[in-house]
Amino acid sequence: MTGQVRTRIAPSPTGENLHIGNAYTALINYVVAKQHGGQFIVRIEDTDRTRFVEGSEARILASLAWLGIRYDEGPYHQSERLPLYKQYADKLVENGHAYYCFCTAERLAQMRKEQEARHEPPRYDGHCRKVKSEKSKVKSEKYVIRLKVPEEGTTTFTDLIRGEITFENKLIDDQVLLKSDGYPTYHLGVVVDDHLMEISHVIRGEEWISSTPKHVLLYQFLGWKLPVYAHMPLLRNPDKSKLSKRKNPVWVSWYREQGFLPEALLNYLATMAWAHPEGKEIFSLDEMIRVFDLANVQTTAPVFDIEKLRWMNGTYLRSYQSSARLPARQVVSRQIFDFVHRKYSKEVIEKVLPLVIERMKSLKEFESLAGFFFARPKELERPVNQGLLRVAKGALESCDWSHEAMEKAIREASEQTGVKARDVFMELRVAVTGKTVGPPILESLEILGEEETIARFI
RNA sequence: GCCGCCAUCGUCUAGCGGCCUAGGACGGUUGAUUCUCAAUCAACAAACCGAGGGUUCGAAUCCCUCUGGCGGCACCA
Repeated sequence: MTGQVRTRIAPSPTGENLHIGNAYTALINYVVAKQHGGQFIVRIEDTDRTRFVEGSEARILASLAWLGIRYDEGPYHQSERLPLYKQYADKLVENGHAYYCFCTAERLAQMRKEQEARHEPPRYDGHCRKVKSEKSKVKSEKYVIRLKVPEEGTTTFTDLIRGEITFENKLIDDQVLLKSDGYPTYHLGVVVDDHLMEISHVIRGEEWISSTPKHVLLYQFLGWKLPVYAHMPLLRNPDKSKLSKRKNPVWVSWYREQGFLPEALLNYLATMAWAHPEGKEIFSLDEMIRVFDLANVQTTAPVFDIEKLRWMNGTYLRSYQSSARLPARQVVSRQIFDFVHRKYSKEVIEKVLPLVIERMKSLKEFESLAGFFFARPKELERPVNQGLLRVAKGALESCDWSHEAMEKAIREASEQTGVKARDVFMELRVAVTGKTVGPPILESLEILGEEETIARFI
């Protein structure tokens, strides 16, 4: 490969947070840059003032940071680079590859209505392309600059994961490049910035395929070298439509709030449209950087399956725990501690963790599973059978407060009373935790302590 | 409507002309384990490779047509 590999993501600050689809392309861009020792750049495409959302950028960057995707440059802002786009738009007009357009919004709307009535594809009719626009008009009237797409021929580009893609020029619209408010459209913005920022690989969503010929034309007209294009398949809803917030949680912040680990999210995203060459399901970012190959990305758009993500998240949680290294437990404890906003003691969390971690698929589930350690249940899931509970009470009265001793005592007492030990365990569980499901009850009692346990027997 | 992309178990995928009576993972089912639930371990069900034509001694793998799905067609990105 010649030259430096430089990739980028170009989110626009128009949403609540980082979209999971953006996180996906960010991951791929990041991995491609890193595996070639290149740079990964963040560029904020804030050229649509009407859709601008306050605070969006900060939240996007925060989510990126949470994921652990660090950028080498940026964030750049297109809104701070306006003169640049104007300069190149003017140059295109001079070269005869673009033209001023003074059409009003009303005329354009009318035009589209008529086209629709005639069952024609909606596109600019070339009104201002035909008339020679006087320079003076540019000073006094509002105008946009449009790309003058050749009437003949075709435009072809090579997509790294899809091969050659060709479009007929006569079907390409005379795209607006510079809006009347002086801001560039996406099309001018990306091309100018990708060139100026020396982006070598443009890796983005499939949704951009049909506008790529416009970009290719722009590169040609400006005399610039084309980047490598790779259009990733779109993540989809279970109904196969493009992933949307109406049908699926799409904000990265949501996954964080639900207790997903960034490593697990990234790992799961990595398996979308790509598979580890050895068939591994669980692998780290570093490993992905080592073995990933853009050319092996699938072209089929995958459905985002949150159930598999949950499984993966649980696997990550447990892998921390089962790893022999002592700090592992502390890592998860710390995450839970932070996740519950530090309202529970870290020491207790650490003690309780081994009992609940293999029952957790997310950090969030810690509370429903282990909440009873920190507060008495407000109500019981069902009434306690006092007769059975009495067996437990009796057994526990003069008993070492270790789960082994308690188990022995309860089993003996049950046998003497002629009841099933398992039923006694269950009543004990309900009485103390309020629930019929939870971590091993005796080990829980050991941590909870004799005093607190007895107090819950009332 | 026009243009483009895509098509292997419910889902994520392996497969890149013979190793495929199509493999793995999630999910599902059954069993083992067990104080509940998990975890773990076993096993099972699940795609005739969208359909139809070719090419070839041989196709999930190459070609064509159709069908279906998705995406795009803004002074939004």
